[in-house]
Parts: sequence; C-alpha cells; structure tokens
Amino acid sequence: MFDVLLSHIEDKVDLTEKDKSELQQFFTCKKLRKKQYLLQEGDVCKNLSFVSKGLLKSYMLDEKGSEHISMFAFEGWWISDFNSFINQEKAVLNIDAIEETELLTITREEYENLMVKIPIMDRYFRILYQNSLVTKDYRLMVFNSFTAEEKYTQFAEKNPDIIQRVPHNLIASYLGLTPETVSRIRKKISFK
Amino acid sequence: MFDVLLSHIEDKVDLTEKDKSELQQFFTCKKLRKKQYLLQEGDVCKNLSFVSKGLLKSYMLDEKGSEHISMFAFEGWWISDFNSFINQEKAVLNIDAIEETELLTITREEYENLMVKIPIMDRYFRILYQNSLVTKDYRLMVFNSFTAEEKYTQFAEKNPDIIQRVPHNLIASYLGLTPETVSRIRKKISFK
DNA sequence: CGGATCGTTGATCAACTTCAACGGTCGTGG
DNA sequence: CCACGACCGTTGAAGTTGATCAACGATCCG
Repeated sequence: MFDVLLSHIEDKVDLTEKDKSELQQFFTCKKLRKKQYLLQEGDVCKNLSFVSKGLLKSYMLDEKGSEHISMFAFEGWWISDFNSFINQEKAVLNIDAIEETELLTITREEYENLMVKIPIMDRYFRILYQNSLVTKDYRLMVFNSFTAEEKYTQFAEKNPDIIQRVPHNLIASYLGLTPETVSRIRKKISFK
Repeated sequence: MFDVLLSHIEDKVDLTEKDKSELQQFFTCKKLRKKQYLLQEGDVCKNLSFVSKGLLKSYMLDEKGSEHISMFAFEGWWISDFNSFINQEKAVLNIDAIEETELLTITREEYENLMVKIPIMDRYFRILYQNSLVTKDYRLMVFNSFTAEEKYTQFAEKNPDIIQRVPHNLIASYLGLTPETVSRIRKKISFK
C-alpha cells in the first residue's frame, strides 16, 4: 500500500532512494470498514490521510441533520478537514468510508517535519495544492453560475467513473441538489 | 512596490539577501487604470500577478452576459485564471481593475524557473496555496449549504472591509445572488 | 424473510430571480 | 462649472427553479 503513495509522489517530483526510505516512517497505516468514521465534527483533525485503497466522503451536517458532501476521496487522493488540520481548530466536517478503505496518515507535526527533512516534499505539496486549487476554482464556478441540469450534466461528463461507483443520492448532495432533482434530471436527459 | 511582495513572502518563509536580490528580476511591473482588463476570456493567461496596490475582480460571463465574480484581489493577493495559467489553456475568466492597480507579474516559464533558482519559493507557494485551499473549501461550503441570508451575513461578518470598499452589486455577484436579493437582505437585517 | 437503502414519481411550496420603475450620487466632458 | 449620463441601491409584482413532503417499488444484505 505504501507504493501507491510513492508512485503518486514520483508522478510529481523526483525522489532519491534515501528520500524514499525516510518517507515511510512519517506515515501510519490505518484501515476503515464501510461507514466507519475517520473524523467527526467537533474533534480536531489530527491527520492528513492518503487513500491507498477504497473511497471516503467528507460532509457537513446542517441543522436538519442532512449531509452536504464537500468531497469524495478515491485511491490516490488526500483527505482531511483541511482547515482543522492546518490550523488545529475544531472540525466542521465529518469524514467516513463509503467503501472499505486503507489509509496512510500523517500528523500535523510530522507533516511539518517531513518538509524540513525532505525539502522536495514542499514542491510535491505545492504542485498537489496547485492542481487542487484549479479543481476547486472550477467547482466554485459551477456552484456560482450553473443551473441544476448544467451541474449534473457537466459532472456526469467529467466523472463517468464516479457516477458508476457512487450512489446517486450522494452525487446529488455533492452537487448541492436533492436526490429527487437529480432523478428528474436523469430522466429528462435520457430522452435525448 | 516590490517591497510589498517581499514582505508578503517573508511573512511565510525566510529569505536570504541573495534570494531577495534575485527575486526581483523574475517580476515585471504593470499598472492598470480603473476598468482596464488584465485578462479576457479566450486568451491564455500568461502571467500570475501579485497586487501591490489597488483592487481587481475576476469573473465569468454567462450566456446572458452577466458577471459571476469568482474572486476579488486586494493588495497582497495573487490573481490569475489559475487553470489557464498553470495548464496554458484558454481562460474562461475575465479579470479587470475595480480601482487603479499596480501589479508585479511573472510568466509561467519564469514561475518554474523561480522555484528552481530559489527553492524556498516552493515552500512559499505551498503555504500560500495551503491557505488558499482552506478559504476555497469554506466558500464551497457556503455555496453548498447556506441560504441567501446566511451567505450575506457570514460574508459581512468576515469581511467588513470588503463591504466598505466594494459596491453591493459586486458582492451580490460574488455570493451568487442578485443585487435585489442582497438589498432586501440588508433591509431585513437592519431591523435587528 | 425483513429491514434498510436507493431511485422514482407526483403534488405542493418557498426561496430567490426576473422584470420594471425610480431616485440619488458621482464624475466627466462640453 | 454645470448638466447629463452612467452607475448604484431600492422597491414592488410576477415568475421559475428546485426543495419539500409523501408514497411506492426494487434491490441488497444480514
């Protein structure tokens, strides 16, 4: 499972053999069953987690108790309540496993140490965050400008794999729509 | 104006005297009048720009020609169509100056060279992007979960300075609301 | 088998938008 | 230096999109 992380890092930066052997000790392996929490709101998010296998979702709960999904995390993705992790404040997000999941986690403190010990990791995370910002910018644009139908169709086009793997009600939540609305949109576009 | 950038960088990382003297040559100074474009959609975003003075907005236009503001950039902020800048694809955003503005800009190529020549800049941008992600995550949560009134009131609380400086119709656009709705919300909350 | 989960459909409802009109202020060019 | 136009904020009335509420069938899993 550690090799998933290594190859993910080596996609972005070059690691020496020394880097590779040092890297591993910063991370702890963790397994989650379906529906198991990685983080609950109110707690401080202690770890940044790399998904080596499985699938999770992060979401906030509104006053009525319904979920608003902020992201899915597949193999090769990182997940946390990022504000809580970086600033060590209370988490507003919950994170749990949609499928059985294997994680490699690093604490806030070790995250800082990692960059000091292996400076190229600054570059790795710089590039990772750079790409992540592009994605978030796009998603913000979708929320700020698109109709329900546009939201769903662009998502379905860009992410056919996710549509397959994740129940529609979760996709609805991710898009800021109700399951009913998504169902009706799917019906409508199936006529074409 | 260059010292604004320097002090912004030194808030996050330590620079040597050598770093500082080398840094300047990567950047070009640029001035914009009110309403002047920095970028128009369809063009490739050549530069990442640091605002040393003034205020800009970036926005997309919908099919009806109305603006959807994706961000404001004040002194000390960076702005670009980030996807266009990073991937050198066509921009979907327009950027123009709300006030008279002074910028320090760097090209895509020089941005890469900068990191190679001054590796601590990887760390700088890693931290910059890290903070930026926290902000974008929060904004996504607002879009995904909040009502119009909640959007406005949380924005007003967190950004009293922006409310002062930017016309309400632009704030409405930033929040994904109409100016009429914002006006009505303001009226409503003024009763309290 | 029985309960939980998921997707679907219909009817009603609420939030926010759209359209239209108006008054105030600012700044710019004649 | 004044007048005019552009821009901004406000208000009212009507319209629309998507949410809510309720019910039902299908499937999956323990």
